[in-house]
Amino acid sequence: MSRKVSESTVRRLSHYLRILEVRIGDRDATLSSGELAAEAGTTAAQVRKDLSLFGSFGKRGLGYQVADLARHLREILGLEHGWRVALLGAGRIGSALFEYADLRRRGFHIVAVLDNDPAKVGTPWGDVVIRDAGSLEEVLGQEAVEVVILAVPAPVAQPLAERVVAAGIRGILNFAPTQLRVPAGVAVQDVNVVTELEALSFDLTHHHGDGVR
Amino acid sequence: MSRKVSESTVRRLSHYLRILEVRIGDRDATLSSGELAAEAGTTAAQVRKDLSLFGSFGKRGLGYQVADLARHLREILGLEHGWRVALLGAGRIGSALFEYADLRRRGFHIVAVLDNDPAKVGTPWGDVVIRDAGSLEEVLGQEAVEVVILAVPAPVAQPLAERVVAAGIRGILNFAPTQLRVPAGVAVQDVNVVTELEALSFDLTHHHGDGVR
DNA sequence: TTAGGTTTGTGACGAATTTCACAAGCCCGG
DNA sequence: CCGGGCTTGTGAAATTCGTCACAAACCTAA
Repeated sequence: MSRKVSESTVRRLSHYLRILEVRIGDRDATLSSGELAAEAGTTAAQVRKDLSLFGSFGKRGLGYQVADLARHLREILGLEHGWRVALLGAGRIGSALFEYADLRRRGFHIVAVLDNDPAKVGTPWGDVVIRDAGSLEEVLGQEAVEVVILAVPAPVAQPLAERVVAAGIRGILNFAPTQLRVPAGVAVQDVNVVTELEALSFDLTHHHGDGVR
Repeated sequence: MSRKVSESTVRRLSHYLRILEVRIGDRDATLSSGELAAEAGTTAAQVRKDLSLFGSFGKRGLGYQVADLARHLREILGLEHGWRVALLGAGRIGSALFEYADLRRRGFHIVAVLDNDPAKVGTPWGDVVIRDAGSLEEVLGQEAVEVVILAVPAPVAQPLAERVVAAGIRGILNFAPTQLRVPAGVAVQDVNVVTELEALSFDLTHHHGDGVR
């Protein structure tokens, strides 16, 4: 199961899952690739192609069973696992993320929050207490952290990332507007609001009106 | 200048610009496509291809002049313009965005904040006052808003988007985990942290270790 | 049991994007 | 003023990604 799967396919799988979970109330409801495609803003063929990379989850003539396909998608995306996440940076972004209930709901558990501001260290956030960035390695080990969210100012991001990687973490969600240098084997995903806005700006200035999505 | 430019190209252009702006101190420094590519995590050919879609900005044998190329990129992305932005939703995400100085620095000016919580309406945020969501159309007009940031709960997003579009807005940055339906001619960019984390989760479970970026 | 109406899974095709390779152009030193 | 050493800009090749079209499969109804 080590085929090459494109970034876009993974993004779509996540999207399919979100749609399925809305409908998961209807226990044994089924959904055709066409219906799923319509909701996701893509085509039926695309949906089937994406899924076919991982197996056959539907029944010909009938479609996909909602709960069943959702379970498969969660497994494909590695969500059954339940990830232990550390949040680095207790500023505005960190705070927003911490409050964002969907993360936990989707299996990403924030088990530690760190910051380098002495005024914040010791403050309880929900069921965790903000700890000092100095004890990073210790906390990552104690809490068996697997994924780190970097929500710190740009200049701090690279050195922090290096410590995180040295501590054995192999997945980083990066909110700092910096190109992180990490060794092979470490996965990085960037979230950059400015880039998204600039893409919007480009579309608007060039009248690439988008179409229904 | 109405060629078809891919989403990925636009994203890379934004990335190039961010790199250039770090180096803009050195007034007449030059940069080769290779150096820019190394910093951006792509290839020299890719950089040149991206730029060539819009013109010839370099000098053979020498490279690109930093300040000059940055200016061209800002123009291509439509950033000279200075966009007037309204923030819909004064929750955690809205607050984080409002504080995020890079937005203004890059030419996105938040000229209005709205929320439907009576407890928040009237509160001053910096130089603006939170206004009631009911007066959306009025505010968008008064403030000559061109782009809207949707930072509201998922169930509210679609109806709000419809009002926004009806009011003549053609660009939406959407933080709600919902597939917005908008008419052709309206550009939407989605920001979805859960999807990013799920992509990370996929990479980790399938050992698609990433490589240096 | 069989026929009819659907929908999947997938090979083949086509489009789009990235990589390759090189001629053209520019600077600098002598 | 001229030649050598780089680097751009860009057609062409290669690769990746999305679309099409259809046989195989399944359910239902009679």
